[in-house]
Amino acid sequence: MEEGTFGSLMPKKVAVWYPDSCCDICTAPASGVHYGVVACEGCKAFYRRSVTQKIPHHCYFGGNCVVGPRAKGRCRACRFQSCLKQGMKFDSTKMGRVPLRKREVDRALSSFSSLAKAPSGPTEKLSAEGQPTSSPVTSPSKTGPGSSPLYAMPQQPTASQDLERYSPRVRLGQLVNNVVINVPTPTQDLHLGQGSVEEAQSLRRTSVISFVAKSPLVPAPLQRFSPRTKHNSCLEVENAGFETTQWLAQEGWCHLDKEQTIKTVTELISQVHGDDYATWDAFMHDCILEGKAPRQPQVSLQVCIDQIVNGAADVVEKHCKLSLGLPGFAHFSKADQQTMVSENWMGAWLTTHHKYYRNNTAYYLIGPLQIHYCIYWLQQVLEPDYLRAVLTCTAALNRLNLTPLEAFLLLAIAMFTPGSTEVENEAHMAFLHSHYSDCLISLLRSSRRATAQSGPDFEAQVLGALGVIRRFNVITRKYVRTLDLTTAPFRPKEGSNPVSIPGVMDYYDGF
Amino acid sequence: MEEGTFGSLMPKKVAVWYPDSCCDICTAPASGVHYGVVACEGCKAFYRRSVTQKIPHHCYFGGNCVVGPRAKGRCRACRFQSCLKQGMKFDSTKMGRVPLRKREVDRALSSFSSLAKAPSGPTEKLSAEGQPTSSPVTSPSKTGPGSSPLYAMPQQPTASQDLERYSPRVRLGQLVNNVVINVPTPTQDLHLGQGSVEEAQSLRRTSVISFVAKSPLVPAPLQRFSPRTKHNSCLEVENAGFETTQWLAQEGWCHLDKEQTIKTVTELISQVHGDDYATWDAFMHDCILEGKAPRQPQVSLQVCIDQIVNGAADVVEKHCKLSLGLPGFAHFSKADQQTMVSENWMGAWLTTHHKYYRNNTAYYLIGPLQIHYCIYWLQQVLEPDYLRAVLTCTAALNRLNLTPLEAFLLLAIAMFTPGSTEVENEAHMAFLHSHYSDCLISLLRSSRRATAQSGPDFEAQVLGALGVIRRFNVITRKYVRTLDLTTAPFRPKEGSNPVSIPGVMDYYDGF
DNA sequence: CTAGGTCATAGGTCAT
DNA sequence: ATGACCTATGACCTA
Ligand SMILES: [Zn+2]
Ligand SMILES: [Zn+2]
Ligand SMILES: [Zn+2]
Ligand SMILES: [Zn+2]
Repeated sequence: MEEGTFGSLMPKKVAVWYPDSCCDICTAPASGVHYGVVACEGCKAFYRRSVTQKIPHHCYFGGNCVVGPRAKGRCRACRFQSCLKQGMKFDSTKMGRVPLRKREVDRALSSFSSLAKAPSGPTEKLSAEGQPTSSPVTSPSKTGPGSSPLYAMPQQPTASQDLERYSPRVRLGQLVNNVVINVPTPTQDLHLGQGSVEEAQSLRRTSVISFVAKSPLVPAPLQRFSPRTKHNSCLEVENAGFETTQWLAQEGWCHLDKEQTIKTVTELISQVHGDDYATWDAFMHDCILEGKAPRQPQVSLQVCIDQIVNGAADVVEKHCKLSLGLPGFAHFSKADQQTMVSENWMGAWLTTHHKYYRNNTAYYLIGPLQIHYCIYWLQQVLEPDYLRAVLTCTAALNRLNLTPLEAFLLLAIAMFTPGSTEVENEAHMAFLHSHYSDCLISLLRSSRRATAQSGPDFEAQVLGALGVIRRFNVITRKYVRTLDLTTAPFRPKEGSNPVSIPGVMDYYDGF
Repeated sequence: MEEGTFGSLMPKKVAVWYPDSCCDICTAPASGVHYGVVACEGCKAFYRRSVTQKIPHHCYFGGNCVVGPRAKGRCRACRFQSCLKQGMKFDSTKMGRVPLRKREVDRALSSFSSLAKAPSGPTEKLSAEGQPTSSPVTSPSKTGPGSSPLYAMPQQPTASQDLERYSPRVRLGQLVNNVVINVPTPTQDLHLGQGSVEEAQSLRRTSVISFVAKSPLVPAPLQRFSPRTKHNSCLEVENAGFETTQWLAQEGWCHLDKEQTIKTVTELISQVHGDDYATWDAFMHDCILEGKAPRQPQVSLQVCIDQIVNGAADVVEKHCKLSLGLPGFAHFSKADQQTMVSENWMGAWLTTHHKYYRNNTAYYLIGPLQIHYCIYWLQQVLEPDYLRAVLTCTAALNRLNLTPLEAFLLLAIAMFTPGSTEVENEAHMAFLHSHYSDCLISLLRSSRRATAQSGPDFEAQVLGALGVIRRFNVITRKYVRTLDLTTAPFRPKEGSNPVSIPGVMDYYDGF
């Protein structure tokens, strides 16, 4: 009672906590042994609700989510699985009060477990305790005959019986706080949600237009591309008016040095994509090499769709920025620039993203939520054929193990391939095509000397990848244009007006 | 403000409301404690949206807009500022019911917060409490360096004046005899506590003004940064951050050593508050542990009131002394010093007195009569809501069992919290904030190692107490300002001219 | 001691 | 964009 001072005189503690022990499920401070497991109050209540109300959960992310102490955006399915894995038993009365509704619960459980137990022994560990583990898309009619509806919805059923129903429906903007960014950097702050990461996210929220409008353009070009000026300035008119032959003949007018171009492009990639690449690299490293399961917010399908659409805008934005910085690009007329940017953005997507498709799964993070589209989501969102195309093309590129610089030079070559796009200044396009080809070849020969992947054969493979990029670009753009993005999986719309992905057109026409 | 006015237009029955409480932000009927503040559904949702979506708000009217219950035409920026000012805090990890301890503090603070809000009414609702309302660079009347009275009182009531009117009176003459300022910074040319007594006293006669006048002024930061307002203009943010780091990087400019600071503050507390603490400790020990009934002089209620008012002067005086001795404080400009001292004295009161509230009674002794305000007197003098708030806040702090040193470091952190007070040299404030935070944390870790109250959780609790101090300070000062101190219990005056208690300004204005 | 229940508060929804 | 209403959560209570 001494306690030094008068600390013990204050009102007694209301709850008994065990600060030394932490929840076996979520690592929060435990409050005792519940249902046979050292658990916190939250997990205890969660387990009780899940069982008594027969709330079905489903994991959208492969079933290996981390169940941490952070309450928001925690995967409910994996939390419940963790409860079971740790050995929670609903009907096991260790101490304390005898469950009042034991009989009722027993009846429900027995009817269900007989159903669940029937197929096989070991695998149904997951389906113990009356917890449906099947895909939530399964209709309630699947429940066994002759018993009360095991999958009865606790609330009034709405039209959506699919996964939106079981995950909080979130609007795009509202979700930001739910983000559990799984950026594997271990330097996560333990305190408030105001971090530089979120700042960066908020920056990403700036629209494509304003971003590009504000961003300083190319470091080098003689002539700036200004999206605000609707009309051609004198300079631009003059440039556009050049005869193609004259153009090429102009000595030093557009003289490009290989070394300088390589240097510029390297810098450009770092500026435009550096952050993403760093984040994604680390993320992929953690997932694949460290075996860490990404922690993901529970989002509805609608949110995912929104994210994808907005992610496309992000791709376009970065593609614009990078193209504008390519040495020589500024010499195109404005119309040509517009055409080339808008007709190549899916090729740019493949260039930037292919490296992060491994093991049939994507390892990049999209949008302000930094959503990780694992294979589950990809299947939900994309048509099987298209998904197969994506996986095939990315795998083909991955076999080359291109560096980002090489990949972007390849993209430039694809962009500037004569005939691939209808532009005014075809001569300049041809010139750039050969220039960037020179750059790539000389890069391959200098940097990959005596490597396993080098030599004429390898160079041929790389140039073959050119075709992959171009075809992927053409096909995908044609495909995307027809999609109905309001429902998933995305399917071609019935004939009529194509969906407009915010981006290119806004970028050029927006004002 | 009549409640019945807007209360009548909503006869519709709503779910669960707390008709007695109104939103601390917009005075609409509240629906509970949200994010730590008694708030309505609207403000709750507004705050959540603002934080999670990082919606930038801009005030176009100077930042002092009235945030009323009417939704139309309400300034979003000022509404959000009000949310922050009332202490809303977004915890991205927690969900569910809020622990009772925190809840009761929130409720208590809110109740007399609204109390203080009511009578202030139409004139200046959101005066200079927290947020920068105007550019501090342009206030020549405040910092006029050439004028003979250094801190001439403004003749007309301005925002800067209302503080001085409601702060207790401190006469410099009384102060001089007691001052033993131990200026810690070696750059000071004052060594008041060191020389002979007479010498020191004669030096003290130079008064605080000259002391402050001599204190080195920091070179005004090139550009102020506002830590609160995050516009989406990345340029501004970048500049601000750069400016800050530049400032902080100034080598040797205001280099503070943690060990030295802790030592200095310890000494300072002992000098300023040592006698009081010894007396009060003994008194409390006798009363509580020995069971002795405190001897209580028989005084009239009027005497008690006078004692309390004068006691407040004592609080301010000691707060001044202590602040001036804090390492780093002298580097503020005089105007900043003045502002910070005058805007934090109730927080200082809580810091110094909380330990002596036990068992719903105060155990400190006030004034020359050493009056002990037992619960009876407290009830006589203070309004129930305010008393409850005092008891709740003191209890919250007492749970931490802070040592005086820890408590004063906490006070310093609260004082130096960027954005809490409008000062010119925000960079220095931020620097001191981090410095004193470092001091406190390292103190907690070294001295409380392996104690029951230690570890990250405890550190978080301590930092949480920061909010209690800050909010108690803000709200109480606002409340006290409206009181009619001529009769007991003290109640807010009816609209008329508020009581004038000259105080801090006198302290600086002196002779 | 804990099972089971309660309910205040978190975040999400959707008509306005 | 707003806010009345909704569900999920978990701290606390009672037996
Ligand atoms: Zn848990
Ligand atoms: Zn999961
Ligand atoms: Zn409100
Ligand atoms: Zn305003």
